[in-house]
Amino acid sequence: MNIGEAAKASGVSAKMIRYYEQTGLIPEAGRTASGYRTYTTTEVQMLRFVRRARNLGFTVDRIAELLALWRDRSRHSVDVKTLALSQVEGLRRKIREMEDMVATLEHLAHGCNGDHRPDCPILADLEGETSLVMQTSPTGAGFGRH
Amino acid sequence: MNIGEAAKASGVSAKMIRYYEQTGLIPEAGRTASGYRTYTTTEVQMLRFVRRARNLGFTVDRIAELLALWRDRSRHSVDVKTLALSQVEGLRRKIREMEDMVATLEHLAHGCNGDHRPDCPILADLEGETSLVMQTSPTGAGFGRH
DNA sequence: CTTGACCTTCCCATGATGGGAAGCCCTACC
DNA sequence: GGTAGGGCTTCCCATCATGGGAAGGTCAAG
Repeated sequence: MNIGEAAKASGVSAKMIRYYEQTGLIPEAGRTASGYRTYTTTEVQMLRFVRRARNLGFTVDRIAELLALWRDRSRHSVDVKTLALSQVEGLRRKIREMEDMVATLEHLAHGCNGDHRPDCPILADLEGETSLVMQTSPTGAGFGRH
Repeated sequence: MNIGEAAKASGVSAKMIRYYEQTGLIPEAGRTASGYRTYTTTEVQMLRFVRRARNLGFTVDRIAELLALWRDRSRHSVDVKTLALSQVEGLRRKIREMEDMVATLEHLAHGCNGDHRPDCPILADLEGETSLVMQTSPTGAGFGRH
């Protein structure tokens, strides 16, 4: 199977498959005589595994650990469970941060007339000496995936 | 005021102050004869504004819009409110995605013994033909601040 | 044997942030 | 006046996961 077909079958873009190989997340694929990468169904399965783990918010580093456990037939399921639950914790922490942001924004927006006049408590809060905006620790609940 | 003091007073690191200036988010600071950047209390106020908006999850691009409105004395408060509420929407979307992840992870973890044996429905789901893992659209609710 | 779709590698960009080097400047102290 | 230490300057590099695109080789169908 060529990389394009493997991409379609796994849901991982060809670009990312090469990247995962390059960074060592997945083993090097076989090559045809002319240099094309080839994929077996097992390798496609591994790629699907990676994609799903990404969809659960795991970082690539964490996925490397998951793959190691996946391959290890004498793994202890408690290790997998621990990874999953620590992922849950991380997600919960971010959710909480974002909920704080939402609460603050809604509170400020609620006090804003939202008309043609310039007066606005949102700007007033942002510019003022004191503010409702919390000091979020740098865990990164902000916007933007790239 | 030197950049270091401005950093302390605003909560924005000197590194980031230079970055914001370089990318045009904030105007170029004045300079002493020897090239040191100098900051007035007004400029520190602007930096604080930026930091707080970041803490509410706004991207730098959005903050540029907020700053423009802030400076515009004939702004319409509705424009500020709209920005705030669309930020709320974006945050809510991400929260929802992460909550889906949490739900899936908890469901899978719940079925996992978490003992010394290798059998684990979490791995089974990730590797299998079908899976509970949702196809998240690329809005980016995953982990990681960069 | 050409055409078009695929593959290869290589470089670049993203967004917000920090690390660190090389070198200049300023102040306090002796 | 000299020096030590801290602060400032610019410049380059790294992060993390992803995509864009160029230049060039390959393959299959017509």
